Amino acid sequence: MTRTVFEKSDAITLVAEVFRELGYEGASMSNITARTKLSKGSLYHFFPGGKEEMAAEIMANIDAWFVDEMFKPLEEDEPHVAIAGMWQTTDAYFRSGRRICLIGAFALDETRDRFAGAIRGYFYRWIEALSGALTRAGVKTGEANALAEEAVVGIQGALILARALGDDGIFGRTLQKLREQMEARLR
Amino acid sequence: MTRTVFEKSDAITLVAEVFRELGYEGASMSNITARTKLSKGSLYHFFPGGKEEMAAEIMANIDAWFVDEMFKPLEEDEPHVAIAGMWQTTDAYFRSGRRICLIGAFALDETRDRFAGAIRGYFYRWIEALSGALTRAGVKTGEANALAEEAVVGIQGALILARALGDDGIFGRTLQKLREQMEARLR
DNA sequence: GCTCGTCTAAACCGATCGGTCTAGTATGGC
DNA sequence: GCCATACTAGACCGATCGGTTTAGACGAGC
Repeated sequence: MTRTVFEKSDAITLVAEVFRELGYEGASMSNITARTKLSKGSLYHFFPGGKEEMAAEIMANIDAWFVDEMFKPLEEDEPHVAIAGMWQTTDAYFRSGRRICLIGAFALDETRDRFAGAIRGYFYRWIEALSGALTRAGVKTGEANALAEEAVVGIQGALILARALGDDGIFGRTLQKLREQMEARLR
Repeated sequence: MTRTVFEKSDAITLVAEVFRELGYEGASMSNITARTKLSKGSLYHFFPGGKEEMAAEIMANIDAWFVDEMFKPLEEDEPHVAIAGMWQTTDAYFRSGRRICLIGAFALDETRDRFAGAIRGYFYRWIEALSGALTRAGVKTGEANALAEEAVVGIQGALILARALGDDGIFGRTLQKLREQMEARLR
């Protein structure tokens, strides 16, 4: 019997991709084992709590990535630099719209109730961090909140339409437009 | 044995609400029978093709509603009136953000591949109809396309964030802002 | 008031679900 | 070299899945 050895971090990213493609309910254990090549034994070794624990760890993993790569820079770095970085990071992470936002997808179906706290926290912190950076860049609080909200709304909407239309261009166009609108308030 | 009699149109709207809450995979037949009070016998009488036929008919039903209530007015009526009507219809249909867009939700998971044509057509026609109305209202073609795209993107994004944050205000705020941005180009 | 077609109720079906368990294989510490 | 630990493979489990079937309730047409 030969065996392939995985690390838990590999397992998380592999399983995450399956959830991303099939959704929480659509990702059955047999789907997951087939696509990741991880056996049930491995999966339940890494995630004794089953699917729910997988999803929870995946969300925590995504959240941690965003905290490191986007939220902390927005909160700590020079705001103009951090905001410019956010647009790039966003485009790269979502692969110019070819990759969806798992947290956003979870928000839509009944998975939301299961992970309400994590979902809410992710979007809340994104908006807060961006709004804070805008404020530090000299935008008034109310306007900063509105701009930040508008940006995150636009990103999520563009991800839906990119998938729905099969249109590679719409995500980039939306990002570009949101960025211009935001920068117009920074001058 | 007593029995309750349903019409197919009732069945469609009842089942639609279950799909809206649970998603395509999350809506199991037992869920559907429990929530709609329709027995399996009734469901398979109305939809011999099972879940897939239910979803297809529901989408066709939603599409037809939007065509009548929004797309045709946008295509045929006086553009300023039709566009103003669109904002109201949108807010009413999505219950100020408390109701999600089923077509948008289907676009995110693997259900998309099953219904790609219907999903694509729905969003395509929405953007086209709105863009056409803007053009007739005097906006240049390129700008009209961009504005229409931006509006539909914003609506979808706001629906995600309204659910994710459990925030009743964000949908209305987004609609208001999109409307103001659009009207600024109409003067 | 009988009949026929429409519709409902629920038992039933094999397949698949999420999850458990056992029998291992590999590996690092001693 | 041996052992404890970490990990994997896949058979196996009861529950639930989507779907079928059978039996009967009901109203419309005559």
